[in-house]
Amino acid sequence: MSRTKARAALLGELEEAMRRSSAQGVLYGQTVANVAGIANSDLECMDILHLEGRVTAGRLAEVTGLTTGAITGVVDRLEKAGLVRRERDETDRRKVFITVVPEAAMKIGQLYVPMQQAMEKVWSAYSDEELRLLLRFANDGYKGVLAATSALKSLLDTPPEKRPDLKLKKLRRQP
Amino acid sequence: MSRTKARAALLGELEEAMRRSSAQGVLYGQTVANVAGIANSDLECMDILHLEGRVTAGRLAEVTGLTTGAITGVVDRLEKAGLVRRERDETDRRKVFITVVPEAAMKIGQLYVPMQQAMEKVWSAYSDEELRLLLRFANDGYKGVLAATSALKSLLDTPPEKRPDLKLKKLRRQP
DNA sequence: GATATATATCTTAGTCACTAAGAGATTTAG
DNA sequence: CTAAATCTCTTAGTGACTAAGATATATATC
Repeated sequence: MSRTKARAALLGELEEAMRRSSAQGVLYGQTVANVAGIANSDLECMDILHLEGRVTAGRLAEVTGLTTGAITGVVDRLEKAGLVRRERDETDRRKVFITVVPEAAMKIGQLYVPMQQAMEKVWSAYSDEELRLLLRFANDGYKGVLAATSALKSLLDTPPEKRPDLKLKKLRRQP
Repeated sequence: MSRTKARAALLGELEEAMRRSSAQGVLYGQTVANVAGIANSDLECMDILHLEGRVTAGRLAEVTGLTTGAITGVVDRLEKAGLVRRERDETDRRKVFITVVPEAAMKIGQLYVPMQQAMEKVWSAYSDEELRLLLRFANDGYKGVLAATSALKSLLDTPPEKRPDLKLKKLRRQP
């Protein structure tokens, strides 16, 4: 097998392995939402809140890709469940900041314990140097996926007849 | 900073980076489904079909975690869109095999081109040896997530009062 | 300072995918 | 041959989503 062919095969395997594990990751998230008794998007918003801290409703809409109307529903449910609180911004009273209620959110956090334990077990088999490589890849990969998403979205904004390669008219949902 | 503390920090960073990139990966998938004009679950099933080939409706339900009734809807929509075909198993006529229609499915495949290009760009910065490490990790990670999922599910089956640590009664959805 | 435009969230009506329960069709066990 | 099991589909009802617009507040223009 030639050098480049070996690499191509490696890349193929890598792609499939990553697809598989990320699909399984999605399933884990669904199970968490299910156990917690909240909707998938609700959990996604909790995750964003955990990462970014105090964010506005509009920001949640932006990050999740949901409409602001849908976010209203998400926050309503999360607030009702005691997981978050609404706080009007005093300097700009149109804005509503969403903050997590730490004690309640911790209960959600516990549902990630099995995942954390599993990952710790995996990571224990890697040296610090190897982990640094994985971290580099995770960061590079994030940037890559971000770029890919915006490329795909710009494709969506391009009128179908002007798209470089794809002919998808038949597949587009009729409004 | 001590040796173990450095590693703990590394693990923390790694966890966050992976969470972030996987969340973005989910968003990419949603965008693909959106552009293709099919539902999220429909795309997920296309992916499973792509990975596993010819599978039964029941198998799709099993892998996706949807009910068989929901899968009927998924397959109806995909069939209507010309992406898959139903084929009754001749030896066991209760079973329905779902197969992808290659030409139509290829159009969906094209929506992954931006992602593939982005990932190729990322991967080009890594040596073969480094990629092998990433592959090893992807496989280990998959097994880990799989284990975590079943651990969480078994937690779900355990009656709340017998669960080791989590007190989630309040959070569970009322039936 | 008053008016117009922009921004941020919420409301409403309608749609669509999902679940739960069970029906129909076929296979396997006794 | 009958009963139970297996596999998919059907039906009724639920809930999260979108689109469009209402409401409230902020900023810009005259």
